[in-house]
Amino acid sequence: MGGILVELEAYAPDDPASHSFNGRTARNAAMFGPPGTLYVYRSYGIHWCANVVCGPEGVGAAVLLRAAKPTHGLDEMRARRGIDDLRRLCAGPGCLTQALGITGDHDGEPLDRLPFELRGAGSTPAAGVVTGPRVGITRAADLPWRYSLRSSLFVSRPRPRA
DNA sequence: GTATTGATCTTCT
DNA sequence: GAAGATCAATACA
Repeated sequence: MGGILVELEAYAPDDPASHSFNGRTARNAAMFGPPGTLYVYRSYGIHWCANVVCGPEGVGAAVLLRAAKPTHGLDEMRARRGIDDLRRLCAGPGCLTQALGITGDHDGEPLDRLPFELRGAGSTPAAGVVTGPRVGITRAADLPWRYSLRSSLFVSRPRPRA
């Protein structure tokens, strides 16, 4: 199963909102791995959230996967999520991981080999990307490090207007 | 349609 | 002992 990522958030090592801000711990160890590593953590004790390490190894920079447009394995994802609405299937970090079947077991796994496959969208126009404040954080909330496709109906939080 | 609240666990104070 | 990169159900306009 899979989809087109339509919403992301950036987290840097010198960013107070980032898990890597206070240094390496048992939980965020994967965040300091080589680029392309999957970093999975438990959120609010209930959900799993997936990140892709994107900085050099040992730095602690990653991108949070927030939402996607489902394209493959729809029935499988619907079964896992328990809902039919395509728009909400992957609308949010916790939803996305649940739909894709990502759990803490995948923490630290490389994304450049099976069972994962990560590809560039290729034709996505830069003009279609809109930035804004990140969601659900209290520190450094003013940084416009949330990136989403403007025209997509599949983004999570506030419905970006037009 | 928007606003509010419960569920539930890991980490840090 | 409190807070947190959340979701979904319930309450209200």
